[in-house]
Amino acid sequence: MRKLPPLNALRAFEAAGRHLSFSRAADELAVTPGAISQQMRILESWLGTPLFKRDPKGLTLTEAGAVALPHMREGFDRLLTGTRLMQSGTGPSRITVSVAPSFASKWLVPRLDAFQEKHPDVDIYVHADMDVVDFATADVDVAVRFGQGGYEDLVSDRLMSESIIPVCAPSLATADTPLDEPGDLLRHTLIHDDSDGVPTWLMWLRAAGVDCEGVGTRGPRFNQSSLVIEAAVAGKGVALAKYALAVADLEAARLVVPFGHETPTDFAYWLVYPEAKAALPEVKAFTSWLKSEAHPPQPQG
Amino acid sequence: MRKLPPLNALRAFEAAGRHLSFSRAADELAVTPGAISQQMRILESWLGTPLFKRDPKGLTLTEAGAVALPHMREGFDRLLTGTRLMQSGTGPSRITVSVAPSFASKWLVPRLDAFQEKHPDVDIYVHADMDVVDFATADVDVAVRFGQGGYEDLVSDRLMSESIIPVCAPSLATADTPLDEPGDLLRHTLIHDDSDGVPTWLMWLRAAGVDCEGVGTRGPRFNQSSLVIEAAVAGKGVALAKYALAVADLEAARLVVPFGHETPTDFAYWLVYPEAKAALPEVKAFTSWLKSEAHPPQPQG
DNA sequence: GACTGGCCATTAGGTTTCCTTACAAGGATA
DNA sequence: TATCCTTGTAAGGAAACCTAATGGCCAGTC
Repeated sequence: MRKLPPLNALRAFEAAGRHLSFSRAADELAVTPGAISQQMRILESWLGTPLFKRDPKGLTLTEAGAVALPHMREGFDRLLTGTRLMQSGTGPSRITVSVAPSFASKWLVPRLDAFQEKHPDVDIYVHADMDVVDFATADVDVAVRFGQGGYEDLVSDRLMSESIIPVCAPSLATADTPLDEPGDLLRHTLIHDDSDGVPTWLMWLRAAGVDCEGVGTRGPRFNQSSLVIEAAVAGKGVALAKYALAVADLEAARLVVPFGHETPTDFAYWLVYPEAKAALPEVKAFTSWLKSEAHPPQPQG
Repeated sequence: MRKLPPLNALRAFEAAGRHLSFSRAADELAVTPGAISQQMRILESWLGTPLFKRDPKGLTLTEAGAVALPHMREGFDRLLTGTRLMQSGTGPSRITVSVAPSFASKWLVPRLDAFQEKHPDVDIYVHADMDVVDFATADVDVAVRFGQGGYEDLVSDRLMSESIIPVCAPSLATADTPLDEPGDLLRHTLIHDDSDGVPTWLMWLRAAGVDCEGVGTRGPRFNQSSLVIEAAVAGKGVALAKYALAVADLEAARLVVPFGHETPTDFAYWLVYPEAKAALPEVKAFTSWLKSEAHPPQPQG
């Protein structure tokens, strides 16, 4: 027979195992830690096996618990999807998207209007965070990740490649300080991007054959690509920008490419989401829209 | 937030939707129909959407219910798998296998000893039924199906092909009534197999160029291949047998092939099971053993 | 056409489950 | 050592859940 333990106990286990903490699980489920403790005692005695090792240092899963946890997660994920499917049609639906702040401000947000227009019934929550979201713990439906692919246990679609290109404000180059060749960079302020996937100016200059001893590291530094681009727009110097993030400012002529070409990178933008979410209509709508934005069917000249 | 309706209500919905009957769902969950009715009312009001159409003729799912049901099934399946994983190690485990009766008696059961020897901790329940088992309703872990593949929503592995061959008891051919060529069949009793995937004697005789007007349909008929083979073993006549089912009796010299060759069929034996079951150690053990039995690594001469 | 059986809906009432409160014990940190 | 944080336990109360009983509806059947 389909014999399941008390379902609330399973849900408590899933939360406790995920957080490795009864207290945080209790928070998530809006009950007291004692309730979780009792549920775990019930579940463990129902099973006849301990699920947690209560070390003084903290909670760890036993082998039985560790093996089962992913299946519980997956199971509750499916139930959640089923529930949301039942609800769709009754009121507006919502989708939570996790992206890096730079990608949000420079790529996603400027396009969201188009999505809203196409799907007025779907609300988008943009969850912009520097940390890579963990689908197991966060309440996120889909994410865009910048990296080299290979995301386990997730559906992943390659959205677009990224390449690197020097950019600056149109007004930056003057008769006194031109920007006609890489060597001219030595007489300009360089803006540095410390985020992942961007080569340093030092590397770029060396590859361009410019002797930059003691010069290539000077200038303002940012840990977010969007700040780098905005600094460049503001005329603060020349930046090595991610093309996909800078393209809007380039098209609007707020930025220009003084010389050089795009340098391709190994990194790309990936659209990822858990398998269990794939069936939600709002996820379908968003992902297909996102892919069509990333691969425009008719590239404009 | 991960907001789920009362879990027992979801489980009741899953059962009621699967059976399309509150009463049968109540049976399955060992409660009264009234309890199911209440749970459904609670769930529907929680969602704000009806899930069933209560027609006088019977229960049907609304669109919302129909769309969500498979996800609920899948979800509870995963929870069940997780639960069984937690339990493994505590006491013997069990696996339920659904097969056709003929396959059970002529192929699977004779080999089960070997499995038991290899995995003494796993009990096998053989569920032999002429009807194709529905994983959605039956409590079955894996099944072997005879057909042409294309089983939806299931993991399916091709076990082995099937071919057809004439067989009879070694003593059947005598000096008076020899069995040296197809034409000799006209002076023998023909045993007919009405089960799927077996050509009729009429078709076989015609293909062999034997004029069999009014002869090809005489003789005993069985709806199960194992009965056909046993009738042949008992010397009741010549049968068109499924090779995979007859091979043991051929090797034991209880049957012989008077003439002719195997005729390949479009049908094969497929090992199928729901994705959610794939992680269970007993399922892994059984499926890999079954595959190794079906494709012997070192065919013996 | 009334009878019967099967099905679902509804209500009231009781039982079980579940949660909270409160306290205890055990590190970790300062 | 004192405080904070954790988990574990017990007792009481709240909430969820189930049963039992009843009624309506339809489909057979006599």
